[in-house]
Amino acid sequence: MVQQRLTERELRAWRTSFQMLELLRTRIEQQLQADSGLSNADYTVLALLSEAPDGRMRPYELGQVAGWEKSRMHHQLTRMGKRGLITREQCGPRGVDAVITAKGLATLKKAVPGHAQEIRRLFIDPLTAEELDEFARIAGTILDNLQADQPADIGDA
Amino acid sequence: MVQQRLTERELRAWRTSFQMLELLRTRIEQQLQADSGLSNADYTVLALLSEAPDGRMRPYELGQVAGWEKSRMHHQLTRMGKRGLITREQCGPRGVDAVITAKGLATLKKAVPGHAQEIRRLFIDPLTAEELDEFARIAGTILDNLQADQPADIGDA
DNA sequence: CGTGCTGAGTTGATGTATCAACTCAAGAGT
DNA sequence: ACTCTTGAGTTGATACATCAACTCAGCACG
Repeated sequence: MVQQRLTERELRAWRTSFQMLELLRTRIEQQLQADSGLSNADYTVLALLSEAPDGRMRPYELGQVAGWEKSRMHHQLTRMGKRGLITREQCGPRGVDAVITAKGLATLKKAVPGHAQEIRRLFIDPLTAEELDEFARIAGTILDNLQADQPADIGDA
Repeated sequence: MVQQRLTERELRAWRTSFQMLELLRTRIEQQLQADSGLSNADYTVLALLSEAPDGRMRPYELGQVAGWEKSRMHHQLTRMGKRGLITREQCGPRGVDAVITAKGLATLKKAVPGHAQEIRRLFIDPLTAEELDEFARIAGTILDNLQADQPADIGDA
């Protein structure tokens, strides 16, 4: 045994949580890929754009909401642009907007039901309503703590 | 708003949990990379090998414990082999063992304290003991459900 | 015997994530 | 006016993840 700083209980809590996340993420992504050809990253961007006024947002704004660093967002937008899911449009002197295309919106709309169903099946249904709320509450505590910690690249607007 | 199948409460629970786990994963990995040059994947393999008798395991066994598919494990072992963290040794007619090297063990031992400290700082300390237990319990419920669902590639031995 | 199946392992292609380094416009302060 | 800094955006290198397709020993069954 190499771990000396975490108790058995803490280590198990961490490993269980970590493995759960990894597996859940993988499953969600597989369903999404298989049914609609979208990755989790694609879906996140499309969902955020579809919720924005006029279906357009600045890349750095997207990055802040999604919690991504700028180069990740840039590469992602480039790949999505090649597939016709979004376009980049000039907006102002040195401003660029990421804009969801009709194809992007159609792809998203087609993907939503299956995605929601998979989230329900894998994440929501196995829990009681109380457990779900409790889990989300604790996750929120950890998330707040993380975001308050070292914003690294993604400063708050 | 595009989501029609999940309630507002469910959607928020999902997004909070997902983003928290992603951010936590990223932070843990950054600390690990910066302090010891290891990725989460490297650390997982080294930790599992270090806990195995003689520091050796079959790749498919590693894959089962870690919950990885075989090609992911293969590529990972190849990369780690190039860096001298592990070696592959013939064992039996068609059997290969992944074996942790002295360098791999030393790297792991050097990485453990900082890694444990970061897990404590970001995941354990912000919660009460009761919250941590509750979180781990619920994560376990979801994980069990996932593993019972569609084992896909990683069948049980 | 031989035909076909299974499962560990391998390979290459493609997509995704991260880091460092860079450009360049806009503002700040002198 | 001039330099300095900041921050959005871009780029390329590298590492990591996923999928499909393949090899090949061992085994089952007929």
